[in-house]
Amino acid sequence: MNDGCQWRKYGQKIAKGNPCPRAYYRCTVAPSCPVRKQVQRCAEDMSVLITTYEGTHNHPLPVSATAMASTTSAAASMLLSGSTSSSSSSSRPGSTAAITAPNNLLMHGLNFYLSDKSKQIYAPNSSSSLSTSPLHPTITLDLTTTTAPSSSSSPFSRFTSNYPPAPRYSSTNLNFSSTESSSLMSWSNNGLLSYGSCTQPYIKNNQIGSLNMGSRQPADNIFQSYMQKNNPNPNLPPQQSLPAETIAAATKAITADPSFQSALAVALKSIIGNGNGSGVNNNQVNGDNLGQKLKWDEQFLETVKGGGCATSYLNKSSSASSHHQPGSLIFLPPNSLPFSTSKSASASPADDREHTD
DNA sequence: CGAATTTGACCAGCGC
DNA sequence: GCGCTGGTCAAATTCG
Repeated sequence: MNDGCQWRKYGQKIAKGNPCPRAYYRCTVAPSCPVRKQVQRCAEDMSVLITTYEGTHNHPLPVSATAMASTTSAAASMLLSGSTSSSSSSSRPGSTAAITAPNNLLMHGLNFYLSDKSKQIYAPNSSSSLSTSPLHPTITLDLTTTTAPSSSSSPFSRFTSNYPPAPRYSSTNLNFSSTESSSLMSWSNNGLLSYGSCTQPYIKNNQIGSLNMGSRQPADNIFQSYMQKNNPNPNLPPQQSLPAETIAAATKAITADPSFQSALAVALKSIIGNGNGSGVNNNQVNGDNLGQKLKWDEQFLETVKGGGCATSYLNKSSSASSHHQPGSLIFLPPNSLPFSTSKSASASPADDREHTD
């Protein structure tokens, strides 16, 4: 797959829980470029390629790679930015995480790439989360930070449900792709979330998506480009200076985009269907469903442990109404397939996807 | 023949 | 402390 960069394979390993070997690549565009990527097929669906990127290019990216990075970041932003249900939004300079999709988008779908060794999400007292609820699907990424990280030996920390109270930074790598057939999410063992699917590349008409957590600025730019491409309502003014509205608009765009929507829907359905999603459709974290949410939590943890791809639905207890668990990433299940931010207040696909703000 | 890939060995982190 | 696992190294092999 050509993602715009040059890669040199330096290793291959069979990961536990996945018969397919995981390949390790290094960026060779620049001799000292620290960027690496892992490519692995999904055990559940061999057609699924999961690519995970680590690090930041210390050299100018090729045009093609840059373009892809932009487009991926755009979708990512749309999916994840905005919601500040808890204590998010205090992204400090230098402590934000940018999901830059360096390059991998030509593969089989979208690739969300969050953070790297130099731009890490510090979430000691906050949470990074994705969530969707039946009524108000939300994707929350809490990137607040309380302490500066010391140079750490491990560039990535994991998303765990029991995030240690001790100050830690967390970073994530989202690999988010969706297609018509199957999809999956996975956390690699160093905290990289991969959400991938393939068989039929969802990418069409440049409608590639990528998450951009934390850093608003790139998101805004990307939003703009995305909106220019896909905004059904060209009359809308540029959203550049209004992050919140930008997010809302972007979310709107996503939810209004049938392609993206259906792709996501199928992807999530696939996940839910393959996993133990049966019966777990109450996403409200009002206490009643805490048990089930915990159940989800367990699945999530297992997935994290496994490190491979997982078809079981991933979920974590909501940081919004119950415990605020720093560093957690939340995918609330079923029902609400289209992601949206709490700010933009879009609704489920079946309902009013055009629900306005 | 040089570059890229393969693949077994080695190392570090983590859980028991 | 030991074993397991993931990630990296580097010699061997393959490819253009």
